[in-house]
Amino acid sequence: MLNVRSAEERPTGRDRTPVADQTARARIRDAAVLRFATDGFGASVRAIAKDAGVSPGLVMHHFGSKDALRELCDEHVLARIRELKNENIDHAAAGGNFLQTFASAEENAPILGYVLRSMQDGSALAREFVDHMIRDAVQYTEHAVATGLAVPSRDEAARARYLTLSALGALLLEVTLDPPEDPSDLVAILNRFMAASYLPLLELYTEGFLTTRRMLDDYLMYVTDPPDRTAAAESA
Amino acid sequence: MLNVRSAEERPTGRDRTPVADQTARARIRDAAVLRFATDGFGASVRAIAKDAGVSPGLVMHHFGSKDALRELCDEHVLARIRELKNENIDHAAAGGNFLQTFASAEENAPILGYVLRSMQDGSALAREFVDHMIRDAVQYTEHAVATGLAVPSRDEAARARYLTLSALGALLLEVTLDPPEDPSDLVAILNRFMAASYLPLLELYTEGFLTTRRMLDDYLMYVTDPPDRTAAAESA
DNA sequence: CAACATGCTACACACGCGTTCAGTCGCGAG
DNA sequence: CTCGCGACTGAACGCGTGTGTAGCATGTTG
Repeated sequence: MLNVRSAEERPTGRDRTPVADQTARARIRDAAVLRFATDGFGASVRAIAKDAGVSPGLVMHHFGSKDALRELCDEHVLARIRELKNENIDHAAAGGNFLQTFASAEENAPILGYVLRSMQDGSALAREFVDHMIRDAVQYTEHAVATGLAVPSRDEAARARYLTLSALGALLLEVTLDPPEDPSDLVAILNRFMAASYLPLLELYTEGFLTTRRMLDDYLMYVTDPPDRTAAAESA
Repeated sequence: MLNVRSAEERPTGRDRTPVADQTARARIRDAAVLRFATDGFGASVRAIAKDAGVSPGLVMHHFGSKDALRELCDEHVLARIRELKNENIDHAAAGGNFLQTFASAEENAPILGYVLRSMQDGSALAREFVDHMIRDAVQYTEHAVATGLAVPSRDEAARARYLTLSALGALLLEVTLDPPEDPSDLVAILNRFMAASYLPLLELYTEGFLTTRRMLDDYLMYVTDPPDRTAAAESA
């Protein structure tokens, strides 16, 4: 898919190599994904062009505008994610640890970094990605409940959503507060985060946190029969 | 470190119009906090000046630079948070729902928005705020364990950190993916998020998620006696 | 060989940014 | 009253940005 080996920059025109046009586009696109992942979406077209070894004008020539370039990057990243997912669908089905599987390969670090930047940014890509993760989580938890591996919930959809948001959110916050200089460090950071969080996560998932059902029962009582409407609706 | 009440220093001057000098500074500062919360830290000095009803030059005259203005905003927000915390220390001690208590007042929406923007940005303020929340969580959980309200953890610090990161991260992700147009909507969004997440959170905290201890035991076994060192240390 | 097509570059333009500066206004002091 | 001083303004500067455009170099074609 991407020009790993022989495709260096060719400053002036192409000779043989009928894919010259294609590779230039792809080179710029990959450089943009990496730059966006590294510096955020404020990265300049000039920096991307420099990384790709071309002039800024060529970027416009191929993509029309920076926004169009970013949209294409979004599509590319999303397609790559789907690809990786299909490849590792057996692994991912194990426990929803799709992130870990596709972050374990260092070559995917730019993709992961791009997705995280999108989450910081709140773009459509991020929404789509998170929605996708939530839909997957619904399937996983349903399956886990059916096989007796997980306790049932009063609202499976809400639980799947919460579990996904909290897991992704914790990772996002961690990476944001302690960002890697090099996207390839992302893998290391993610591993460090997993190492620090996996025990409390497993504890929480298997042993819970509270010893008493009082808070939960109180809340359930409150939901089915709110004691005071005005207090709940005063600022809505 | 921080000017608690309304009386700041008066660098030069006369005491007629006792608040004229002061109000200008404060008005710009408050406008900056609000703008930063609304538009992020890319907001222009011109926009802030316009909101405050002054010229851009005056902003520089008072604060020296945009970065200095932001640092002062950070200090102001942090001081305000400490204030609110001391006011509601009894409420906050209930269950760590400090966020809810100080987000319930609509007047604090800019403060909350500013903190969330800082988290997106990963600034020092965000780090300090999160660290503070984690330290509080350690105290709360310790107290909860001591009174038998919470189950003990094999690593209290790691659990407190994970619980805090997941809660704040979920909120951050929610707000980022579905940002409010008006910071005052933040309260509504936070309430909506709480409404959607509180049930699964309580379920998870009291009933857990997994029915079997196998994953936890496997992990504990793995930690104390790693089956394969190379796989774990290959990319560290 | 001459004409054309095209991947690509160098340059330029308009814009918004943070920041600077000369100058005005209002007011207390001598 | 005059003076000085500090808050304050409006215009400008320098810079970096995204984005057009003219032109160069090269491969292809009649």
